Amino acid sequence: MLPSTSRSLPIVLIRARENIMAPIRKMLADSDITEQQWRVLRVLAEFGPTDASTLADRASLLFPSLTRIAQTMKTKGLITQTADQNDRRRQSIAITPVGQAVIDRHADEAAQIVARYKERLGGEKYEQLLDLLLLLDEG
Amino acid sequence: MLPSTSRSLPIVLIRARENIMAPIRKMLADSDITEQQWRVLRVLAEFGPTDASTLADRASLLFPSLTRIAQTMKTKGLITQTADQNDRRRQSIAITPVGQAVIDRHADEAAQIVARYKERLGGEKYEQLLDLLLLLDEG
DNA sequence: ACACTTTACTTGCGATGTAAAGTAAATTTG
DNA sequence: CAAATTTACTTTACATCGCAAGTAAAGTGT
Repeated sequence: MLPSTSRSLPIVLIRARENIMAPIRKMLADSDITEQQWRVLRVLAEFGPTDASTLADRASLLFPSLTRIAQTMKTKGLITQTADQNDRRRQSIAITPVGQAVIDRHADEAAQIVARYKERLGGEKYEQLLDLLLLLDEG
Repeated sequence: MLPSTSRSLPIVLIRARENIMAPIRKMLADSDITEQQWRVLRVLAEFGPTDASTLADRASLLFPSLTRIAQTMKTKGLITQTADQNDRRRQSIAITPVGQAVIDRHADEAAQIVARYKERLGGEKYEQLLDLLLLLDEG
């Protein structure tokens, strides 16, 4: 039998995500950045220049989405895209100083937003939650 | 400081959801139903006729999305929409036998898909995960 | 070399997400 | 009771999602 929608894992996952992202999206709107563009910047800032496939995977974006998002971000000057010398199919994507500035401008506030949830749950439960979610991402 | 993207709560939430929804979307494609339409049917089957606002809330859909989705579903004969007698702004939305048939046709398989994740985590951890996620949905 | 397959990425399409503006019915206010 | 406000829902606009099909470069086999 199907569980009540109030305890349906997919629905509860959506709600949780929506709650957390709402304030973050609001914050990013100040810089005209979408949450997906933010993820791309975060990954590039953390890992350095990355090829498109790996980037899509790390930013949890579908490939077609990344293609279009990257075009927009390139236009905005947030990233650069350069063809690999050895494999001309492959694109290396890197963050620009402008992109890094966006990260720097919002890093503190973003961290605070997440910290509020960490406090609400308590640090231990928060880590527990992360671990459980990561478990769902392994089969 | 920002956490590594691999332990970023929003990103991990997306990934978890994506993992769970992928097989469900695949299943629903057989009946030409999207995951959002499935949620609407689920809520209507559980709660009976519901006004649009409440329905959007329970199905975790934004209002504009629900408007469009309801139009599509009405055309498909999955739901009916009737104006409230006392308040003509308000729409009461109800599931049809055709819609109920979709639920019946996929209920078992949907339950099995979720059950796989329940087994993977263990029943206790699974409930724990639901509880933690629900905690995020209260501030 | 040549055809075949794989890989990396792009494009197209229909549906949804998100924000903002619009409409119409109900309620409140003066 | 007329004007202002609120509520319930619709429409619009732009970006993204998810799937499927397409393109081009690299690799593989013969």
